[in-house]
Amino acid sequence: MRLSRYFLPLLKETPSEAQIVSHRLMLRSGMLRQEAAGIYAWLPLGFRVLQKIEQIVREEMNRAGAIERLMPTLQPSELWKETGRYDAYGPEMLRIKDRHEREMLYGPTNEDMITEIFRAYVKSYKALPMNLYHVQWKFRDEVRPRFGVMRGREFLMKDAYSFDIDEAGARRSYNKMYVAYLRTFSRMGLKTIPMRAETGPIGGDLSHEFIVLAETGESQVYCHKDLIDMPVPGADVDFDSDLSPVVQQRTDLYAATSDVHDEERFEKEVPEDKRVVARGIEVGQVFYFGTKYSVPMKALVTGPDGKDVPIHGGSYGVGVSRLVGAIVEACHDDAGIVWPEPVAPFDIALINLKSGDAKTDAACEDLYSKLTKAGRDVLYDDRDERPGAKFASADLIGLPWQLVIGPRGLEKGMVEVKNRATGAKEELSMDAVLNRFAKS
RNA sequence: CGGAGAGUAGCUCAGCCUGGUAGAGCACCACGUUCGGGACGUGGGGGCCGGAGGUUCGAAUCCUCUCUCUCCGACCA
Repeated sequence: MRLSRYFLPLLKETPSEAQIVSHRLMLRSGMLRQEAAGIYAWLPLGFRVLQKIEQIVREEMNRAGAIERLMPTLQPSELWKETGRYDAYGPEMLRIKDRHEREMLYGPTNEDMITEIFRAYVKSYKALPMNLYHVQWKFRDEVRPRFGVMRGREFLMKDAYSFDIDEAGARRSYNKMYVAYLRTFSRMGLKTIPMRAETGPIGGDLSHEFIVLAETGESQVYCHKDLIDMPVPGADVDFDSDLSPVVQQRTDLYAATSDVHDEERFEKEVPEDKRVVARGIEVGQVFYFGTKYSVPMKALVTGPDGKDVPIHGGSYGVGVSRLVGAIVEACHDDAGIVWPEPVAPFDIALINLKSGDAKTDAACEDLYSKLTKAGRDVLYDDRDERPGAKFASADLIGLPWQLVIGPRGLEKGMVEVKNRATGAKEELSMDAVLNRFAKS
């Protein structure tokens, strides 16, 4: 993509409404525009990141055996009345009337609807276990939206729902999602720690929040230090095997959010030099809620003994749009964002230091087309700007690699290659650059 | 929902106290000079001063109401 033809409104100054660093950087790098409190338009650069994150989530869900489909954003109120949640949810739920005065709502979550779909079609224990997910916009009318996309009212969430014949099966499903989440966040360059958590309005008695440690995190968290760098299962993990050792290795160590924190236990179970008290951002949560929805909604399957039993359910959320903010929060420096490669909006920033100079332009065009053909997403800064401005923009946008081409280097036939994360620079020939960056 | 603050150009803000032709920097357009870490000159475009009432000869400025946004707290993926 040529920067001169792209839609990338970079800001030199910080918009005054942005208080935390991720929000500031997302606005400055032209990823995002606020349209109302907690409601954002995703500009091209931000949308690319959002889609990359969504795709990683999708791949890991599929790997764990979950099945994607899509439910609507608007839901009829009847379902929610059936589970009693229409009254329980409160003003956080956006309620709407259609032209026929029918009560509708913009879904804050989808347990009720998925249970309705499930019960309409699935009648036998033989279809279980089943896990259905989608990635869809949600709306929760927060009293106080803040922190940019980390606490918007409208947000993109991946929500999965598992169905099992009994509690033992449900716990196996829970463990699958637990492991899938470890992998998902790790692939995005994040270190997450699963922590015991309250179950909230979703209900249930077993829940973990996946927390990214960050100074600007919303909640106070307490955990054992060894959890931070615990290795994550590889892509070859067998989701049909018994995953409980992976889960237990973590649940054996103390980790809790402030809601369920027990200071006495913390001090008793964790040696003083291993105690971590920090702030954290929640990027995902897993719940087991048993028969909370299947009983009132009569989501029954026939068991091997011919008797109908309510299914045991779980739900599993990942804040896709929140993750964009969380990643920026975790990955930035004074100059701007430092994207982890898997979620970077482009792979490479190609910087033309002297746009308008025939030789420099030709060298840039040549490299740009070759890298693009080699499967790389290149953002080519061909603007008529001074070098300083281009370097500053590149650092702000934070693509993993910067290829710098100017008259001085070209005399020697060299390209400067800079790693955004480490700041390391080296001079390579054109061929060496192609070898290095052509996608295998 | 309690407390605090802010709405003036795309962005950051001055002007308001003490009423009298709407400003600066950045950004944008044109021309020229520049060009290896956010250049400079000249000229130009862009605003119902959040909205509605009121006071006044006259309101961005004073008064009343309202809407929106932000921050702290309580609540939440």
